[in-house]
Amino acid sequence: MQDGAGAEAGSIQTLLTLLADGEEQALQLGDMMAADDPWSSRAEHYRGAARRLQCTLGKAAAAARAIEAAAPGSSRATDRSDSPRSADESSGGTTVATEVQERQSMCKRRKGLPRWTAKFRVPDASLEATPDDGFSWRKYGQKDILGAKFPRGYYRCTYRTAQACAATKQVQRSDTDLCVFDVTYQGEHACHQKQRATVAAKSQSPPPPAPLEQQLDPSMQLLGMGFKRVLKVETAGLHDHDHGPASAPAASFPFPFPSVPPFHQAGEATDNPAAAAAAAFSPPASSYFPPQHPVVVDGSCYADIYDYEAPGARMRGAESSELGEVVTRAITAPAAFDYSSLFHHQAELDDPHLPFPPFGGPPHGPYQ
DNA sequence: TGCATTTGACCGAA
DNA sequence: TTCGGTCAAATGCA
Repeated sequence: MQDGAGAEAGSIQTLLTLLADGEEQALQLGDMMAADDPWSSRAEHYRGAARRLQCTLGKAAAAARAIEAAAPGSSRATDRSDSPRSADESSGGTTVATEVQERQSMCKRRKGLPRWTAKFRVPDASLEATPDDGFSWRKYGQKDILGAKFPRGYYRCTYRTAQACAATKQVQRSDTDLCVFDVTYQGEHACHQKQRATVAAKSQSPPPPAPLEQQLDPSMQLLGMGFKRVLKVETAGLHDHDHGPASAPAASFPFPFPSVPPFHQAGEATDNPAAAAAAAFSPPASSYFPPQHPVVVDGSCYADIYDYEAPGARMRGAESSELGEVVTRAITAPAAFDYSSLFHHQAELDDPHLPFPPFGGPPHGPYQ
């Protein structure tokens, strides 16, 4: 408490170290994935994503240095208090909410369970829908969150008791952009339910029984389903993650990937085609930045960003977990972090009823 | 009747 | 002490 300034300086130094590590790891990530990937287009994509990630981390490091330089002794050390803030505050008017979100992302985490965050947008801010990610969820709670305009919904897998499935998710609408939802997934699905291809509107008829292809990766399933129309994919810079909501309303917005944990051993060789497919479509265990993917929202796909926080055993070290935390903050604090530069895509589908993201998306998405 | 949602209470980490 | 996360009884709906 009393050596707040020193602690702050220490935390900045730690942050700088972590960001530097992150830059290096981003490079390694790009190289690793490119090396592992037989498809040159995907390799190039990963390299590009890694480069953007590296760039963003570099910016974050620069920002941290600026904060450190601007507040040498500093009152920011007590920024949990009422002391005036500076530096990143200039980037937007949502600092209070941002800090709350940062705290929220820190609190009450179940240690040892993989946790990752999806941020996605819907085309219509008036939309009152719950995300349909292809799994069955049961809402078990709702909580007003301090500093948040909207309550947070708590969901667990429908088969929690029947099949001891520990998967849970939290859904919260963004304060600053009503079109944006933050979904935090925690735990792997241990149940046997197959991730179904989701439909844009829940009122539509349910998907057909799982065909053989659903024994493979969900994204492979999706590729095998009624995919009749040509896709148009817009990439970085064409549609900002935080801007330009589309207009098509939707009763629900599916994003079938996040519920499949990102911890397939992507680097492990396997003779099992299904496992191979899953591995190929999953980020490596060392990646906390799975490639962003499009999200189908009633026919349109919207950029999405994920953060993954894996158990220590799956990570490269303690600092990796901390780095994941940094990126979590980057994602949950858009006002203070240019997360849109991490990954960026948008795709649009000609078929407004197309029930799936065109590329499967992470953790399994070859989106090229 | 069974399942899902709502909501107030409780627990526990920070 | 605060507040996010979970529990479980009450309620709603098909």
